[in-house]
Amino acid sequence: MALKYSRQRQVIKDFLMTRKDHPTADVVYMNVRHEYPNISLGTVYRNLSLLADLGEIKRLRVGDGVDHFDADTSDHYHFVCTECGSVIDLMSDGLERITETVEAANTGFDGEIIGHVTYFYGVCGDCRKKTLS
Amino acid sequence: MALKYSRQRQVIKDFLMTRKDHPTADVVYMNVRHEYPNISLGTVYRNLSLLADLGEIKRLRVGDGVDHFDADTSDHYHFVCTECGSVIDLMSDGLERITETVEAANTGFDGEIIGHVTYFYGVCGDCRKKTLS
DNA sequence: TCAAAAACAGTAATGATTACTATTTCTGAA
DNA sequence: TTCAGAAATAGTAATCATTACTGTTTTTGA
Repeated sequence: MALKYSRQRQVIKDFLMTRKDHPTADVVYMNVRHEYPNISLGTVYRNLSLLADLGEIKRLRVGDGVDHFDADTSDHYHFVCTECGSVIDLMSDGLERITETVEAANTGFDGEIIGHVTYFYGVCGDCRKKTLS
Repeated sequence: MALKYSRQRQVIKDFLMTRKDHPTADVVYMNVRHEYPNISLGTVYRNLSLLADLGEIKRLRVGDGVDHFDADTSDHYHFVCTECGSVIDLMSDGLERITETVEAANTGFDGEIIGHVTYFYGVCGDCRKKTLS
């Protein structure tokens, strides 16, 4: 009896699937409380980590010191706005060979490269517009 | 009178330049204390941040929740061992066009991509050897 | 030499995350 | 259906990296 059903975990995952903006644990907590008023913040953290370990969601670390979560587990990259901190999906493919490229170039490296983490940063469309005022 | 000389800052930078293993603030603190016994941890943090802002060193965020620092400011990538956490330089070039590739592929994206962060992960040579025992 | 700005040491505060504990909820077998 | 043990929870305390604060010391240009 390894994993048991829990209503809280279901609600957390359901909420995450409605969002495409990669919320943090705290944002998940705030929102899930609306329909599950006495859920605990610890429960949100535990289940987000569990879901990430199960591969049902992805944990994003984009350098702002806070973990973001993404229910879209397909291979894609993210853009982080340095002004407002928003995390946006990038559509680009053509980067799926990054790891292979590095492995080929590092013939002297004796470790085993399993994968890579990449995110892009800059100014998002909304913040660019605000700068013009 | 914007920036003043400080012995502590010099010692911190000198120490960092002797290392190629990307130490954390705490490791810098522990080592610098040997020759500067009553330096403060806050001073180490403040100066590492200042040096990073000045572009004299680089701050590395490799997803382990702790900032690492690198006195080598040349463009290069890093490998993080998932077993022991060590951070190792990768020699590979051929990746300097990552950002351009993404920009070209994201014609619909209205933000401005300034740069990217990439690090590789896997098992380092030392940890691979240990696994064989 | 000297005064203002900058930096410091030491300590307190912050903020995200994890750990702990007594209670509640699941679930498979009787 | 009942029930016991495992898993999960709510609530709270603890952890850990980092930043903020404050009175003192250093640096530096006039």
